[in-house]
Amino acid sequence: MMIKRTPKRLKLGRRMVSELVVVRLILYRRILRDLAFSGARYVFSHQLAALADVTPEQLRRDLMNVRYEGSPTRGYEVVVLEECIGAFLDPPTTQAVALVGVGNLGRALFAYFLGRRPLLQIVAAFDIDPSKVDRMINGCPSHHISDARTVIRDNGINVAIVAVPAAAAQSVADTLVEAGVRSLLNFADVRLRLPPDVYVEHIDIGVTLEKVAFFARRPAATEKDTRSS
Amino acid sequence: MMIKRTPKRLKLGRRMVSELVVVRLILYRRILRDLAFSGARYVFSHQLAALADVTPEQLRRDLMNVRYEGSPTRGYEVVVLEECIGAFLDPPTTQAVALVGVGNLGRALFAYFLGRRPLLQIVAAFDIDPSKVDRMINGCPSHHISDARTVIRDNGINVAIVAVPAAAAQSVADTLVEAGVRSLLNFADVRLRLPPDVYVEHIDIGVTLEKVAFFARRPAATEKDTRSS
DNA sequence: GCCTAGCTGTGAAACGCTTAACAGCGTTCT
DNA sequence: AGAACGCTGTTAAGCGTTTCACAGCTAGGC
Repeated sequence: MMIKRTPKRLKLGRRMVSELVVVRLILYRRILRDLAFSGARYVFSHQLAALADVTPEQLRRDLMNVRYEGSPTRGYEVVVLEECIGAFLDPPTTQAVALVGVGNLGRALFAYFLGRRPLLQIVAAFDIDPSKVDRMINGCPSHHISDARTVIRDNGINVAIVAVPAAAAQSVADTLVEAGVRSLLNFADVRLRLPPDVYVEHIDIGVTLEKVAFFARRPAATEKDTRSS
Repeated sequence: MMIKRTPKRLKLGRRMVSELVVVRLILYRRILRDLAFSGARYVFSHQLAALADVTPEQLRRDLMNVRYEGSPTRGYEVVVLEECIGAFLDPPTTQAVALVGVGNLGRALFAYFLGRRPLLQIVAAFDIDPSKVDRMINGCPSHHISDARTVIRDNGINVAIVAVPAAAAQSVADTLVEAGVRSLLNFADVRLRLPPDVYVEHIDIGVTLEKVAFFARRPAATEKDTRSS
């Protein structure tokens, strides 16, 4: 059984955009929002790049995907650039998100999305624990997992977050995909096997912490940081 | 002000190992543990690769970093391979971890580490909320953040998890690094600015969810999956 | 009004990672 | 026993991303 991996790339509009570019554009936009909030009107590529922790060249290259050109003398107009990135990234309409698993992590995610990201809203929560369902959690109704298919179909939800124990993750994911979810974010430490047209992003906290611990033991930084002028 | 980025690579023993390889090795080991638990004695590269969602070639290439060779006819011996990866990844002794921020996310992380990962243990928690400190949380003492420096130094902690609001993250991180933390995992949606010899891993849930939502809208999978004998 | 300075946008080189291709070898079947 | 098969370890090619380098431009100084 051979499986060719997805090229992790997407043709949007008329360009091919790498996944890495999308992530960085999202990050740039968030930083631009903060800048706008703190009153900045213009920003240079090296300033924005420093805040995003990338090189100025990479920032400029990423911005080539967006229809906006900065001024050589003033830099980029903060608000305009933010809007242009938004025009590139944002959906035409608000996107509904489902959350499966109302444990500690699920509640943390709710808290996370309070207020911000109006275009991305958690509109339904699911759990298998009877004591957690048929209630409102942060203004969002929680259902039993067995109602997932109906609720997801009726609300046109196509993005889901999986925050359930590893043992349950695969079957939950299967249910979600069957109900119409096209893209999901998985916190369970299992690699999900799903149809190739479904986009899956894994946040594997266990692996990540092991990685961090591993790199805490590195001999020394083979680093060459120049602090000048 | 120019800043050269870290090469994200590490010389361990006598080899250069990419960050990506480390992550995959960690993942392989976890899968091997599960396999061993379910009674498997041998595994072929294409089986393990399928479980890890990588190509068999990449798996074999990754294993070149580990001192173990499989048999052409039986494949890899599950337990032995697991141990060899462990010998490569694991610290000589248990590594102590600090957790800052005992909110929903912090508690979720505690639950996450209950029982497993004996070599990686959260031995101290910190918060700024007086109602959360000077108690035991899952068998781990929680202190006020102002005691962080002392506790971290006394326990020889060099890995930390930051799970505090974005506004507080930078100052918390500065304190941790000053106390001797060499590597940290940050959940706050701010890019931390730290000395170059400190390893920082960002888990930016907001950005990640936006990315997932973005890729939910892709036109179609330009996928070529072959299902054959 | 011209010249300098500094930033942007972008083609081209460089780098690192992944994928392909193949030699070696142990097992099994004839 | 000899041959054939299938998997491993490894070298070489391919590909994508990052970095370098520079042309173009706009404001400001002389």
